[in-house]
Amino acid sequence: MDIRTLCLGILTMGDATGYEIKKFFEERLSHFYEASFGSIYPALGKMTDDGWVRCSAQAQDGRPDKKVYTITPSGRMAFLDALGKDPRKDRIRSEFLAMMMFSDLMSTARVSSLIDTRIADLQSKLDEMDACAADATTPVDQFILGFGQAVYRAEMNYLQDNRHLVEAQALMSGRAAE
Amino acid sequence: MDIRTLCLGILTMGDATGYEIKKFFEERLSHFYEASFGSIYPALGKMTDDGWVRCSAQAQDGRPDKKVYTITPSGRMAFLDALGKDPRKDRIRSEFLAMMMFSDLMSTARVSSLIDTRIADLQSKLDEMDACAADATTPVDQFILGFGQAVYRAEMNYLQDNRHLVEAQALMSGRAAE
DNA sequence: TGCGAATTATATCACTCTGACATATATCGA
DNA sequence: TCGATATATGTCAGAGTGATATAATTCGCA
Repeated sequence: MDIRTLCLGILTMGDATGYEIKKFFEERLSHFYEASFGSIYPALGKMTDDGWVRCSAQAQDGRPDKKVYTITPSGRMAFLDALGKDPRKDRIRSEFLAMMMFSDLMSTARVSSLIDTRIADLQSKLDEMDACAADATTPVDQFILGFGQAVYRAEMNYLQDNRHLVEAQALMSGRAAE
Repeated sequence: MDIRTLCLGILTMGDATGYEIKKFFEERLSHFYEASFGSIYPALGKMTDDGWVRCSAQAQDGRPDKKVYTITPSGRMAFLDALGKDPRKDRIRSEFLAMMMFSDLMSTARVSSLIDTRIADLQSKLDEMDACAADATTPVDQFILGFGQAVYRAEMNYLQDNRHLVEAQALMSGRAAE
């Protein structure tokens, strides 16, 4: 399930422009999938060439043409086919945890500040999601949103309960490297 | 904190070859950071050019030379400098959740199978981590490991408690696309 | 009414990183 | 003995990011 295929899936839910697909990624998928314009626009171009989507350019005063993409029957088949393939394992990159590995090379103040920021970020994402909860009318949307909330809450609780493990570490900074 | 910098950090803990660094990623960081040979070897080469690491090649019978890398004082400074920069937000790609968005286009059996596999994968990772727990002697290692366990447990509990939200969905497959 | 910021909209590009492949040999279990 | 796994380094096509470019509109605020 690369970005190309996921864009195709989004188009099964209705016509959209590249810009609208980007907004969808940001507003609905941001807690488990991200995509930049640099991958969305080329993906739409490629799929147009492959006959999976059709593009109708709508001229607009001054602005660039608005290109509305529609999925074709062959694109729909390609997407159903993709749903038959098993998902690859999650790809995750947490620079925060990577830095925590080296908490004994940082001051306690620095470590605390990083954790405070992390907790604040998690809280603001949770607040955002709470606000979205009313919009999640279908069970599927609730499932997706709830998954993100469960994970973020677990992270936040863990940090609050265990931050002492890395904050205390700097006090032992005399240890020799092994 | 790109892969280059993280390799440098790993070398602050002791000399290592590219192969050993890869093993470290797999055994210790796999739940929050991944790196392939295709990024590790070029990273070591680049850092050698920059004077951040030194390389001592050790001839071996038959096999390619074993190249042991050592961090230099200037490399150590560069790493401490990197720890002063704020981490970027986590990058996450979950093809599993992406597919769940389209559970109404799959059969209930398919959805159930995907969730069963996901739960089994989470369980095997948790088992693996439980086995590692004895090796995590420092508070920092415990913090890192515990974080992963907390997140995986939260995911598993969520799936067990809420899978009905996506498994029931297929029963309503008569709905028209909006 | 006027000004800056945000939004709408498409696109390119250098760079990073992945995942598959190539190349060897040794060692371990069945 | 034979296949799988481990040791060990490396390349490369292709995917994707993040910054940048361009340009008009609309919104909030003073």
